[in-house]
Amino acid sequence: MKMNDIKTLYHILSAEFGPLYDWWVAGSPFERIAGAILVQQTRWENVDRVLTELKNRDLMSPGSIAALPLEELEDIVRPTGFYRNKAKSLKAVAEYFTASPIDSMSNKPQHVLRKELLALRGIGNETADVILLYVAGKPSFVIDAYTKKLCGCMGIQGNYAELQRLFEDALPRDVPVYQHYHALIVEHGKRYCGRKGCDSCAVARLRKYRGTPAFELAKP
DNA sequence: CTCCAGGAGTGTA
DNA sequence: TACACTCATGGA
Repeated sequence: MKMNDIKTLYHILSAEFGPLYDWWVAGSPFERIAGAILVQQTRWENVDRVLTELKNRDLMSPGSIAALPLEELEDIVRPTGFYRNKAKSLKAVAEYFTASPIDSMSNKPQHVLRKELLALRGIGNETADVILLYVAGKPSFVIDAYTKKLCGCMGIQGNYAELQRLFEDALPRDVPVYQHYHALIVEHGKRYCGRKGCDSCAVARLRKYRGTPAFELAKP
């Protein structure tokens, strides 16, 4: 049963990595949004430099980025790779949040907000869900590369929407739970999903639990 | 030198 | 719908 595997994996990862409170430190909501875009297909260490540089130049706000010439933004964003794409994306997102403030996201229905985010340049499924979950506080489970890899190890295949529905069906519809699980998957992935293969991958441990009743998740 | 990281957009069948 | 290709820097 796929749903049992999803639940069991959460407990296995929880036991190994702990609660991971505030694993994503950011100085402001917009800093998280910027980080969500810059981290695409890149290591976080590179993103951190750019975020620091933006703050040093006092540019960490939608208005500042929107007003910044594209060429200057490209120059700042360069260390994260794909700098032409990311500069354009960051600018589009900054313009969007200049027109409709970040705080106003909580007033919109989740599916409406998701659609608006997806319409922006450089925001696909994953980045939209990251912003929904970590900035807007909406219960939208994030499916990233590590999650897909992990699902593959468990023999679960499917496109983005299918995997997302699987996780959301298996878990209580709760923002902290979604954030925690995503954080656990990332921490596990950085450790075990590297080029060395998945010898000590959590899925190897998961197999021992198969056939036993699923863990019951604590009510939030 | 080679490989690839917490993706997304575009073009093709 | 489902892939292949492209974008690019920095670290191991």
